[in-house]
Amino acid sequence: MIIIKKNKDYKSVYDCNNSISDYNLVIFIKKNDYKYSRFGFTAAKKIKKAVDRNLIRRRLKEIVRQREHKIKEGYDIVLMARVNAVESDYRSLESSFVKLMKRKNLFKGM
RNA sequence: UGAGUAAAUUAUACAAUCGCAUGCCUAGCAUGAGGAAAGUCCGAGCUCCAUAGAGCAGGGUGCCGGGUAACCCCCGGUGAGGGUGACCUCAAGGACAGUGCAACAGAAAGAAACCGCCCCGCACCCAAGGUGCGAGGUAAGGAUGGAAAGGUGAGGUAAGAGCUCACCGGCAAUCAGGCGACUGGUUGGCCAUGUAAACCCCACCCGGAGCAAGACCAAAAAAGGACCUUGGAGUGGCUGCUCGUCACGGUCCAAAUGGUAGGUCGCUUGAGUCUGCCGGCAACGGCAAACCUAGAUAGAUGAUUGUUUAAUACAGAACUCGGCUUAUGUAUUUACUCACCAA
RNA sequence: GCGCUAUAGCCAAGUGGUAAGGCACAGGUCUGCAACACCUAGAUCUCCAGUUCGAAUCUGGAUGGCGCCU
Repeated sequence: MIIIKKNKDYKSVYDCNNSISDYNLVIFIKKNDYKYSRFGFTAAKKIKKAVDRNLIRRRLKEIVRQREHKIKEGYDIVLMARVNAVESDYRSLESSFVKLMKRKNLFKGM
């Protein structure tokens, strides 16, 4: 799994204006020129506690890791946690992610 | 049995699979967040600024003794306050060095006569006596206030008053005990409020910035002209001012007013942890032996399943330590106090 | 890592003794009805302790908000 590191890259993904959201998550998507997809995980300071931010980021990483082979190549994908994600458990985050990715048609063979 | 006081332990266990970070004898092993990692409220190490300097200003600490690298910390005492008690709390030097403040109320807020009380003189009323005016004495009583000039009781007096006496409180001298804060006794005179977390006085302490400190490697950028100045001035660093010191020549014109921002070190062996013995009431110290226990750089700990009564609260390392403060679940232990009951 | 700040809905003054003022809002007077003007009302001075006779003010702690260094 390749993780987006530069602030500039995050900015360029946000500026693409291609996003989709639900109660837990916002997903930003941009096509890149590589033969692989890159992922970014963010939890803003709006979520006050450091423990909660870390936990959500780790859960999102785990969700992506388990489905990495199913996702189409050539995209920059940023997962942003909303404030409501604090109260959500792993299962609901997982279902949110799957639902949103399906809607954007980013899974292989669908 | 009930109520309470003080202290201590415990903190996502164990197993399996997948995944992440670091290390290595490199392909599978080992290790992998906290008691507060937090707040940044104190104190240090470390780095750079001068080998960290002088004076003033400014800030901090403030009963005594001890501990410590150091401390607004800790331990043990003293005094004061609270609690029936176990025990708990306290920024606790100085108000005869000086200055200020004490609103409102009250006669008066530092030395006071408003009412009252008492005596004397004069006038009036029929007398005892009363009323009015004048001159004094008086801090016992009243009213105000947080505070009214030591408190309570007795004697004393025209009425009163430390005026006298007893006890208590305070002050001074002296003796004894204690390293000391202070405690106890004796004697004396009879005493001018509170506030210093108001200015201040006294004693002691304090240079500044902070790992985004700082060091190294690689890459990029740096070009010109004119005038002034030679030992004084200016700019910048050293919190403020004065000195001192270090670095840089300065001003104007023209051009530009942007880009890059990667790697290595600092970075974890340290006032370290743990066990035993010794010293000390204790904080803590000494000796011996064993151990190595996160080190990332967009930032590593998550997911699933099983077991047990349960796996839950507060909460996530970012240079490192010693404290303080604040947040917090469950279960348990020890010592002690009070009340009631029974023997 | 280092700082600043909190007073009514908003902007705010306040050097220990009754918490000024303006805007807004509400009620009243005025008017045929409004506006203007005038009068009135509205405060846990962010919270918890301490010092003091007395605290928005002084001291300690907590909470919220904002800023700076790359």
